[in-house]
Amino acid sequence: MPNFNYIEELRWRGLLHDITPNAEEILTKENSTGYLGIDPTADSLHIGHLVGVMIMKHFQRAGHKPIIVVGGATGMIGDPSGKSEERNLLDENTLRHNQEALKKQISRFIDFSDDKALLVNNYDWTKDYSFLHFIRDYGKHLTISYMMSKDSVKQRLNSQAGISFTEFTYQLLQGYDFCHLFDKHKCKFQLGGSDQWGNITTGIELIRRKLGGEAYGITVPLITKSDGKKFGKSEKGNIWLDAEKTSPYEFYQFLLNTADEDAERFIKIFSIRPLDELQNLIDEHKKEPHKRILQKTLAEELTIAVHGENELKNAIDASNILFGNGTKETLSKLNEKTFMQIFEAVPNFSIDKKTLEKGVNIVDLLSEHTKIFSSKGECRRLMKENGLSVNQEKNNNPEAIITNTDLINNKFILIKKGKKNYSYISVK
RNA sequence: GGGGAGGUACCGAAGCGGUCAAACGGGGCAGACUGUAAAUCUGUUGGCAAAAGCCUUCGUAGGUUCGAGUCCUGCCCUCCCCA
Repeated sequence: MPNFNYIEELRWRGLLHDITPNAEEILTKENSTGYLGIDPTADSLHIGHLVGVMIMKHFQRAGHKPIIVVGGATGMIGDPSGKSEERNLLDENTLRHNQEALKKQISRFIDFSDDKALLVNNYDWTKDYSFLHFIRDYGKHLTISYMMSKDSVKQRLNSQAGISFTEFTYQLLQGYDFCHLFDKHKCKFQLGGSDQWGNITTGIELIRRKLGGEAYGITVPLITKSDGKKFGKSEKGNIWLDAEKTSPYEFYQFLLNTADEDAERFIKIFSIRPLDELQNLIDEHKKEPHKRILQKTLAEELTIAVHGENELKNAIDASNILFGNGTKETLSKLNEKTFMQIFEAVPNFSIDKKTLEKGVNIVDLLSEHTKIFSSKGECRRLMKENGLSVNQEKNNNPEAIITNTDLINNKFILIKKGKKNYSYISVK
């Protein structure tokens, strides 16, 4: 018997967009198996992927068995859903490399031990399947008009870009995945983003017609921010789980900066805390929004989940120094190692020690010796606007001379552009 | 193939042959206010220069002119209508 009503949980968390008939009943009566597909287009998940990962984690918590399907085969084809153009195809080596990296990240959320969950790659059951056999065994069961009635296909047919045969076939390939998993693993459920609805129902239809079985689908809504933009991107691009691509500090900051209007929705999505505990936090947050309880909880919980306790601690330390009342004093108390840890992710430049000993004009230092500013004008402008800090102290004098006496620990100079753009210069 | 419209800065969009580094809106950046928020207000938004000024920019290559984003010609590209 399942541990709790999975669908009820999804509803409360705002994670249910659409569901096929009878799915809820089945999930409350029996321990089932369900799958979620992930495209291996990069060697890291980004934070947006976590929505899918979380629903599978809850699936597992409820007592069901999750299967994560890395779309090695489907990734080579390209899903037309929600895309306006044909996509670039990936080669096999890249796909394999990406699969390994993804598994590592997902393992932090889903327990793969003792067969409690599976991670498979659809390339493995697709690569040796001949085209002839495929169209005979699977293509037979669906009509062209059925396939064309899918939104993803319709939109592309009406668009300038058109659609290739390859992409048109995509839904059949994904449907075949579902059949395969249904057959081999008794996998009756497919979960995915709302854009996957068409592909999921194709799979269900194939299972019904070819295997005479009954399968179900569940989709989650697209997560948007209150400003209408897609969740998961900063100005700099995607927020990745890979610490090399997005430092734990940036990751933490991204979540901490969640808008008030979004915080409640997001914490329900990403926190695994029990519902009543979350409700308490939400109530407290509403009483005292300036404390940003939800943002902090969200950022802490996810940073630990993705990067671990240590990295969280570093991220918080760094945040306190950068945004708390960090002064030149607190800065100079840091030893070199701590400094490096905190500013690991920050753009940095080096300068020759002798140059600094002679003294360098601040504008020259920031736009010629280093590329902190792309032009002198830009640097001067910011200084005029009182937006430049050197070692946490405002500096608005373009004539200022920087020398080695300005070095923290004899080694660093910390530069802040505006409120939160840090860089540092180190001597060599 | 025929006819029409158009390509201007990050985007959208103005731009009588001189006073155009180019209106206006959005976005970006910064300051104030705050909670490292939202909203709001203010400033700023090609390069060099403290400034006067100089340099590079209006699809592209030429031309007319004392002077061209603005006029002429070739070329490239985009969109629309007809066949």
